[in-house]
Amino acid sequence: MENKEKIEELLKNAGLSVTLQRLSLVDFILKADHPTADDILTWAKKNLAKVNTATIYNTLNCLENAKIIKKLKFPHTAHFVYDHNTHDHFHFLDEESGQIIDLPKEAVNIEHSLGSQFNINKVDILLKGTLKK
Amino acid sequence: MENKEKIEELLKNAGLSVTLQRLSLVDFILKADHPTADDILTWAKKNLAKVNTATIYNTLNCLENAKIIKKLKFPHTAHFVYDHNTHDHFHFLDEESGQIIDLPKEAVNIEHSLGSQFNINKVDILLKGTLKK
DNA sequence: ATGATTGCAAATGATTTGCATCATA
DNA sequence: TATGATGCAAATCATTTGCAATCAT
Repeated sequence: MENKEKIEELLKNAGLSVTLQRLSLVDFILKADHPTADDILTWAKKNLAKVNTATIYNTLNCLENAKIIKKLKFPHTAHFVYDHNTHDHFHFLDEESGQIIDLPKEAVNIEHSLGSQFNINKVDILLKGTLKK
Repeated sequence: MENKEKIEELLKNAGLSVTLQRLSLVDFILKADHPTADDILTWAKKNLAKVNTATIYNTLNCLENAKIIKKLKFPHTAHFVYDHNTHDHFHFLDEESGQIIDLPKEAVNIEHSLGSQFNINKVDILLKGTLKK
């Protein structure tokens, strides 16, 4: 774990106590690429001495409330995905590999011609396609 | 049920046999506004003489395979929503009422400045906000 | 020390399955 | 009549809960 201090910082700023489970989980999520709860569970059971399914879920919900991670759902799968990119951004789904790529907000421009009764607070965009090599 | 013939047509074209359950379900979905599986279940148990949970799910999956309805998932809820609008379109979520409104494709314009390695086949857009009265 | 966090087992809720029965084509 | 659809109960899967034990501050 390279950024232990940084993660401790994150947790403390959110008013959460620092535990081994939280350090490890956040570390994994920071390094992983949009893992699902199941990816996280699998990794945790393999790499942590003692972890319980319930603890993982509790911790994930806790981190989500603290806005350290984001819980996302995409249309193509029934499962939640956790994202450590807390900036406003969009996503690209590579339909071949299933990989999700973050797109900076600036890379996509959107305009609409909806009536003034539509008061828009947030835009979710998912582009789907393939990647040329 | 006003459009019995139309629904029979839909089913037959998809190679599905016409049953009372399917006629009723499709009729409800055509009239309903983005119902969830649970909305459909609740309605069915109340309005059809005999229906089973499993049958509803089987039928929904069946209709989805036949492309008569679409199964969608939105970020704000864990549940699937069924949509009978099979045209390509976008969605608006009224964050106050939870209501989902279809937006015609033409109402929203999107541009991106992604590299040419991104080969985009499909765009999912969800606008979230409130409706002024 | 005390309050928050964890582990455990059991509960929940949504959806799916296997199989016997029944209806549609 | 034969195939596919339905009903039923039980299974599965992901996630959550209650409670006692443990750890962080």
